[in-house]
Amino acid sequence: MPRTVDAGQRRTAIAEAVWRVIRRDGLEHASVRGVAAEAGLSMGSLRHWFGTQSELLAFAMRMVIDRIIDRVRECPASDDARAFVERVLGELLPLDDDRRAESEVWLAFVARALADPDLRVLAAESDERLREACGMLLDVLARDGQFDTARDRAVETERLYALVDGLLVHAVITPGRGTAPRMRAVLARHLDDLRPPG
Amino acid sequence: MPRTVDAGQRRTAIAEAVWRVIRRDGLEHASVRGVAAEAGLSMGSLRHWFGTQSELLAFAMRMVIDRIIDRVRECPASDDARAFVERVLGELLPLDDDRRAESEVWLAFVARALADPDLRVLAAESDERLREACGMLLDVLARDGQFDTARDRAVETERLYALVDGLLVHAVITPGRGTAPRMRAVLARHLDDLRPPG
DNA sequence: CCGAAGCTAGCACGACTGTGCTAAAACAGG
DNA sequence: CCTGTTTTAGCACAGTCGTGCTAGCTTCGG
Repeated sequence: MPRTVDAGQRRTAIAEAVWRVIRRDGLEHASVRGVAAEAGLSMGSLRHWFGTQSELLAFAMRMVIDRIIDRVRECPASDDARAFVERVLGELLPLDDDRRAESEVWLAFVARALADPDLRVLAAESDERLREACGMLLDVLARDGQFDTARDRAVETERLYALVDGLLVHAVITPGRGTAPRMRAVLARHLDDLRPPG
Repeated sequence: MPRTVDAGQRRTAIAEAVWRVIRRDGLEHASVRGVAAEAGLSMGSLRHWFGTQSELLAFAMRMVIDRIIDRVRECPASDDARAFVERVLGELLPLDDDRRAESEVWLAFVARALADPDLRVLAAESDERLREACGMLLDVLARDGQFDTARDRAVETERLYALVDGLLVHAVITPGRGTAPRMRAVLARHLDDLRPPG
């Protein structure tokens, strides 16, 4: 089957157009027409790549989640466990403009997922994966003696994960308050508290 | 000026209709027609109480924020500082169906506030007030010797506030995971960590 | 009982929505 | 060059949207 363009590449470019529309006008204005215009395509052409709007939005949401998780995965291993953990958690927070953009889009999709069954599945999946990642970070700290193994791992996992997402939401809502150094300081303080006593 | 019905009461009832529509269909489906039907009113009648849709949504958002903060305010003072703090924080989390409903509506509004200047102001205001409340809770603990005053108050305030909102978001997204006892356990563990050493 | 005000109801308009559909353009392999 | 497939383009339909507007209904002051 002859294919003149890379289908995945094209769909990715369209998904990025969705993100731009969401950031500029909000998810409720991410119409087929609007996204097509943003992507520089005609309406009919867009519908060749995405048969329905649901499919388009689901793809755009999955894409932003994958991008976040991929960036976490690509964090280089480090001898310093504490530095590694701080780096990974830093990849999840909106510390720069790119990640702020991702965080805003992510929040928009999560809110829509509350009333959209298709998106809800994606939200639950990413929730699962990120929670697991937080648990594994505690294991990394534990191997380096920086996590008190007397603590309840499940509770501490949820605590760390909730802290990160809470910081993210706050930074997105009030950009003036949640500056990058402040978020790093909160994160550092939390990790300090997890260390064994003494 | 003769008034046959209480205006505030009527507007409140309409706001509650907005919340029900948001929970059932999502904020993007909270149309003037849909809300009017949910409230048992005609379209024109609804427009007598709210001239525009923006005014309607802004009122509904302010209403849910006020309701949350009012409930926190009404927490009875207690001799046991720790119990008092746990109770107040518990009022913010979706520990029962009513508060789950509030939390879902709150999240929907916050996400929309990202691209809606009017709602963004409300979101920033509530953010400010709740952050202050968390700081005051730390003061309550400190007066009872349950908060290590050597800690940075601003950092710990943001940490506590982020933890609460993170728990809220997780509970809303994945109701199965974020059960009430689990959230309470995470909160309790966090407060334990804030105590002075020894 | 009457007038005025508060309140309700509903239509109409223009704009925008998602999707079905057809046809032309760009490109592939033969 | 020709043929078949991929890709683009754009119209049409039915539906929903927010809001302006007018008319009728209810209630109250006098």
